[in-house]
Parts: sequence; C-alpha cells; structure tokens
Amino acid sequence: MAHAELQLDNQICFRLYTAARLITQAYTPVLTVLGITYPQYLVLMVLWEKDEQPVNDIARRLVLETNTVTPLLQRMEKLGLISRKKGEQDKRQQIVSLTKKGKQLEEEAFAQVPSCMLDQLSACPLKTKDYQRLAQELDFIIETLKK
Amino acid sequence: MAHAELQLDNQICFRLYTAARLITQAYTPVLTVLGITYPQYLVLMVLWEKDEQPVNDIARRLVLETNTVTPLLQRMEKLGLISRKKGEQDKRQQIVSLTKKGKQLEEEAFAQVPSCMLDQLSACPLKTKDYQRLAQELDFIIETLKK
DNA sequence: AGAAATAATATCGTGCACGATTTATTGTTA
DNA sequence: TAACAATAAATCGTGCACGATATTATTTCT
Repeated sequence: MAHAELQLDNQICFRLYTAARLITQAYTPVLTVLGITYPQYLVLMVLWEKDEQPVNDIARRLVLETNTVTPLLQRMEKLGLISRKKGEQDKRQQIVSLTKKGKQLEEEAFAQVPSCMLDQLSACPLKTKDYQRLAQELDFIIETLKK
Repeated sequence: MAHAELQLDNQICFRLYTAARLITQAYTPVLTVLGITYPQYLVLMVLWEKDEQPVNDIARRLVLETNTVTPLLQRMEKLGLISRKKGEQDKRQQIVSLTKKGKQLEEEAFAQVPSCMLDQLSACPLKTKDYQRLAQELDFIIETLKK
C-alpha cells in the first residue's frame, strides 16, 4: 500500500460508517424490548413530533427514499404501530397515522431509550460541548452532500 | 411530542446514520465505474495494506462480523477481485488474496476516488483541522461502543 | 488418547438501503 | 379538453448488516 490517501486510517468516511453501525447496535437491545428496529424508531419519532403525515414528508425528514420508507411502513403497519389511509385532497398520497399502540410507545421510549444510550456512552470522553460541535459538523457534511 | 430527548434534531445518532449513508452515496458513482461497492472497496483497502489475510482479520479490521464479510468475499471472488485458499497451518482459516485484477484496481482507485470525494466535499466549510478533530472524536465513540 | 471446549467460517432468515421501473393521480398546456 | 408532463407511492432486484445456528478444525482438559 503505497497510497496514503487509500488508507483506512486516514478516512473520515470509514469512521462515520463504523460509528453509525455501532450506535445503531447500541440502540438494538432497548429497542428490541420495545419490539422495534432503529429505522422504525426514527419513523416513530417523526410521527411523535407531528402525527398524520404523507409518506413523502416522512421520507424527506429522514433523508430516505420512498422505496425504503414504504416497506418500512408496511412492516410497521403489520406490527400495529401505524395505519395508512389515502389522502383526501390528493389521492396519490398515503397519510400515515400513529395507532394507539404507536402513541403509547412514546412514553415507554422516553422512560428507557435516552438513559440507556447515556449509560453506554458514559465512558466516552466527549463532553456536551463536543457533542454540540460534532452535531453541527455532521450537519455541514449532511447539507453539503444533500446537494 | 413533549419529550425533547426524543426529538430527531437533538440526536447525534440520527446525524451519524444520515451522514454515513450520504457519504456512501457520494462514493457510489466513482466506485460503480470501478465495478465495486463501498463495502467491497473497504475490503480492498484492507488487502492493499496487507495481502493474504484470513477472513477474521479482515472482519476485525472493518469492525464487522464474519457473517457479513463471508458473503461479501464470495461476491468479490465471483467478480475476480480476490481468491481464497485454505490456511496451511490452520485449516479452519480461509486466506484471502488479491488477484491481479484486485491489485490493478488500486492504481485506478488512487487516480479517481480521493479527488472525486474532495470535489464533492469542497463546498463543506470544514477545514483540515476540523476533519482531524472529527476523526478523533469518532474514534472515541467507536472505541467506547466496541466495548 | 479421547472427550469436551473453543475457534474460524459458513449458512439462514429478516430488515433495511437504493437504483430502476411501474402505476395511479394531478397539473399543465397546446 | 385531450395529450402530455410531473408527482406520490409501490414494486422489483441486489447487496449489505446482523442475530442465530451449523460445520469443521484445533486446542484444552482429564
């Protein structure tokens, strides 16, 4: 390996890829208790923020394509977390709503998820300020690549 | 949504998840020309650094499980990028080697990939120092979660 | 040495991601 | 208003990730 540019250790990208996978793995135990996956948790957070949204809005919020979100929603519908109904003004749309079960999950998630993640990251030397700057820098990268 | 802790905007994790996906997408065009995917590119980088490694070493280097790496290697073998042979001292191991084609890809990658990524991130306001600190902070998170 | 524990891969099933295409509906324009 | 373009979802195919289990070879223990 003669090319330093091609070395794994020099790449921010590999670190992002790895950190994202490990953080998702860290969520898994507590989310499994709640019966959901991490992408499903993301959809729920979007709907907890604002119920009754079309597929497109959810996808845009999560920076995902509808061909990822549609099957995700279909699985969540089977789990009884959400329901879908055709849009009234625009019949092309599918309006996604939380079911009672989906709404109840917010309380359980609030009680369990944040503390679980804080626990797992407690050994990490980063401080609140560091996380804030990290968030801002990731936003720069995200905005740049969203085009 | 009454719980600020459950808001998407407050979560470093969602940003990591999104940034990782977008960066992988940014690699896709140039890697497609080379005929490979991003995870396949990662395996090649590991082998360009040191040829002839068992599956386990590659997996450990990429912080992946062998049940992810084995099928990845099988696809790469079909593409003619690598070959596998049973280990001589330890017959449980599969030693992975670059083929001629796999070795040649290093020059092509060096000529095209880094410049392509620099281009795409050129609009990002982060400086070299910022990327260095970002890399270090991601390493902290990775090391913490690797347990 | 022989049995049990351990280790290195492989296999299987599920759930994302995502490019490409399809279908249904809306809007736009000649 | 009939044709055409644009939009919202869904469908399809491929390639990861990963938990769980199986297979084979090695190491360890008695």
